[in-house]
Amino acid sequence: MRKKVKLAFIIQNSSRKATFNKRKSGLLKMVNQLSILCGVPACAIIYGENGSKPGLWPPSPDEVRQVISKFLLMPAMEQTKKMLNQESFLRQRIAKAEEQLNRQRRDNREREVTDVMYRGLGGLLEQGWLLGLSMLDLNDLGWAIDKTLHEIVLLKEKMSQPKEADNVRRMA
Amino acid sequence: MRKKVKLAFIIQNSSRKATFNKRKSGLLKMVNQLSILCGVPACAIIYGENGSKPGLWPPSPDEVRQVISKFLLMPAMEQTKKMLNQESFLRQRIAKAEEQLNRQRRDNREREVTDVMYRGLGGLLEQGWLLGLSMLDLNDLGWAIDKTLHEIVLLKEKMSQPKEADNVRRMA
DNA sequence: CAGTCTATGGTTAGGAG
DNA sequence: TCTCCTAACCATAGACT
Repeated sequence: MRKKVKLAFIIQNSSRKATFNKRKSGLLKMVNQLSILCGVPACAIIYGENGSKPGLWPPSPDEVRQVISKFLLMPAMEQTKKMLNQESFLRQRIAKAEEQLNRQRRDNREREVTDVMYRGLGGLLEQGWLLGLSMLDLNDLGWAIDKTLHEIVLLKEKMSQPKEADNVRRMA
Repeated sequence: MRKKVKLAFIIQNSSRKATFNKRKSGLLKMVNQLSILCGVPACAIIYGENGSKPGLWPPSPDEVRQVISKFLLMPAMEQTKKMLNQESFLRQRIAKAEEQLNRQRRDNREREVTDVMYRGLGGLLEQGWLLGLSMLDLNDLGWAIDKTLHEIVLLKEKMSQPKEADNVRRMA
């Protein structure tokens, strides 16, 4: 009676949407269960439904961000071992620069905070605003990430397909 | 015969690990299916097994990163609408600062690149190294994210529990 | 469409090797 | 510990409202 579900894009719009909703909720439920049963951090992000908010587990975006940052952080540790000396050296220089930038970033943030305080906008300082600030910073962070990723792609393309004559001349 | 699986942390180590492995693979499989059947972007990150690499879907970390950056990017758009004017204003100033920092960051990156090129390390420039560079930058990015998140937490704590006398005096 | 129902296929707990 | 097995449970495709 029930078909054996061919693993391929469901063409019929209505049944695809139905399947999507059913499976999405089922999936998030199972992530939930796995995380509880085994006590491990886990997250899932599922898009769909015309660019509206993605289905998430855990429900709170902030907790998702936590797992994400852990994920983004991890390979840094693991791969540092595998690096060639020259790359490692280069990496250190880059990291040092990033550190400077971070310091500057923090300074800016603190300047903003004291700025607002001194202007007497004390009312905003009750919890609500603090939460808001974290959200804003996190959003800016997300924006910065995407921008940087884009830059890397551009840089990569630029370097992997240089104008041949130019390239040969410089290499010589 | 089979128990009804109480939804709680499994205390017995061996069976927890067994359950973890089974459910992890099942879960990733289902993310796969959902993504194919409904043609939507999706990702899952599952930790466990003593800090080794997390279980992922899609299998390639880069594709995971793609979904993640999409996720991090999204709320920035949505929430800008909802913002109060003051917050929006503050956000613009912060964004501007971030832009400066990003510019400086890009400059540093390019300086590193040309530096290496001019030192004649041409051999590393063949694809392999370029890929490596992207990874490094992404890793630095992850590190920066975590650091920033940490800073935000510290800042938040610092402001929500100030020394009372100090606080009162400044507010007056 | 959005729910509800239910037979079925798929996932998995528990046990054995 | 891992893999294989199988009974049992659970998620869900399809039909109906």
